[in-house]
Amino acid sequence: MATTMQQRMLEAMLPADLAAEPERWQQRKSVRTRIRLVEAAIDCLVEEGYAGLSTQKVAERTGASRGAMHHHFATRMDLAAAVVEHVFYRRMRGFLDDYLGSVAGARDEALFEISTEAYWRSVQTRDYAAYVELAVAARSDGDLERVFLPAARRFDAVWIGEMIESFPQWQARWETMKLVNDFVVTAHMGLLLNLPVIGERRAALVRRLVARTVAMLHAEAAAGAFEV
Amino acid sequence: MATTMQQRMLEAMLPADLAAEPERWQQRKSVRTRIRLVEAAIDCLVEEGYAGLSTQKVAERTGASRGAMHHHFATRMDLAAAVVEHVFYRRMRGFLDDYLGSVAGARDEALFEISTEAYWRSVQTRDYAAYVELAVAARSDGDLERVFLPAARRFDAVWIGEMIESFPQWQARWETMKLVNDFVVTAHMGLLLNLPVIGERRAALVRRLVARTVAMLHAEAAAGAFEV
DNA sequence: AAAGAAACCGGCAAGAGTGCCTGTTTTGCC
DNA sequence: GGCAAAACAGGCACTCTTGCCGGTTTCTTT
Repeated sequence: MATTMQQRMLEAMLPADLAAEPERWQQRKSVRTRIRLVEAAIDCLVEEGYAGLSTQKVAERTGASRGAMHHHFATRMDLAAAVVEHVFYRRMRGFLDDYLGSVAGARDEALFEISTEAYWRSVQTRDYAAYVELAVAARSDGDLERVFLPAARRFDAVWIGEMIESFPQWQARWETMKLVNDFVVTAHMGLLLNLPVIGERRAALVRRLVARTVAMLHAEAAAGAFEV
Repeated sequence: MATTMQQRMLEAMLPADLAAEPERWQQRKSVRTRIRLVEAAIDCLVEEGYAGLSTQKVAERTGASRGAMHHHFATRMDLAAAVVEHVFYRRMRGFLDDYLGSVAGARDEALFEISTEAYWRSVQTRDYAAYVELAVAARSDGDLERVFLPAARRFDAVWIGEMIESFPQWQARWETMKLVNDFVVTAHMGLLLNLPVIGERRAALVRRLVARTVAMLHAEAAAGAFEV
């Protein structure tokens, strides 16, 4: 059941690259180098920002030639688009791996707290750093935005949809669940970006406040589930 | 009293450019073009991101020559540093202007809500967009980070310090005040960046939740002021 | 095995950006 | 009026990146 959920969510976010595992060796090799290129691109993105994501550096990093790079991704934006797909997929996979491990056998009441902590961990990953870079770059780059926003909305839709599907017993509290989710997502993104300024200590206090707010909403929803 | 606070805060964040108003016409003209260049640079930053902040485009935008540009800012990073200073100053000024206008004659209980709303407005400005761009770019650009972080910390220190200075009657609740401040700052930054994905409606719900949390903390602190 | 396709290589021209440098104009001081 | 200094103009050389293209190697198919 849990694995089914994971499978469904991952499949919904699967990049076109990884859709079909081909049997021909040539194509398989092609897929492998494509993935290597995208991985290197993510490294570039994290280390040097969206501006540093150049086809040249990515090719150099993987040891591939510029020709091979251009064969797989004709333009820089093609590469960026592939990176967007992969980053969302990897974020989903990373979170699910961590979350499903820590949630095993937890009580209903602890669920929100466990989820929140898992989410905070996910925010501190390399994949999330890449995601932030893309999200911000998309604000001032129309071409990137046209690739990024649909992917982000799909991620959101899969996330919310699966959340609803997975907890049918909370039907009356779905709106609250969605709100809690949005709240945690936004608060943690802001927290990550402000971390260098406010420092670990204050960040931990804010994180505790976020957890308290989530708990408060959860308690409220549990009490008033039939009044809404 | 209120104007004194405003003056103190602004003075503490005043860029070196604007420190002294010179009487010589030549220097005054120099300051004016410097400011014009920085303003154009902020436009670049907002419209095209940190990567699009080039000395060339900025010079072109103001009608100045590349020589003039180079005279005022020898390197791109010199320009970026000036932009950092100005952006923080402008953010401070913009918020104070708005806030001091809306807070006039408000009751203590309404203060947090008014502040929160003023802060959300400030987050939606052009200056804040520039700030976000710098904050994210500083994550992957060491040179920029060395300019940005100290300025950000100074902004934070001035903010917190003045908050404490302005509300001596809340001495026992200072820690809570600081927490509330950090919470509002982080939550709203995350909210802004997630706005394109979650949309206005959900963002408004999150915003209401933030306000509720702030109110809750305020009520708590008011009740247990002497227990802490 | 031979043709065709797919993956891969590396060079070319064009464009943008940077830092530096030499002049030219405008202003300030005596 | 004249000299020094500051503000401003624009050229030069260099680097980096992009997109494209002709050629080569490595499968795949028949």
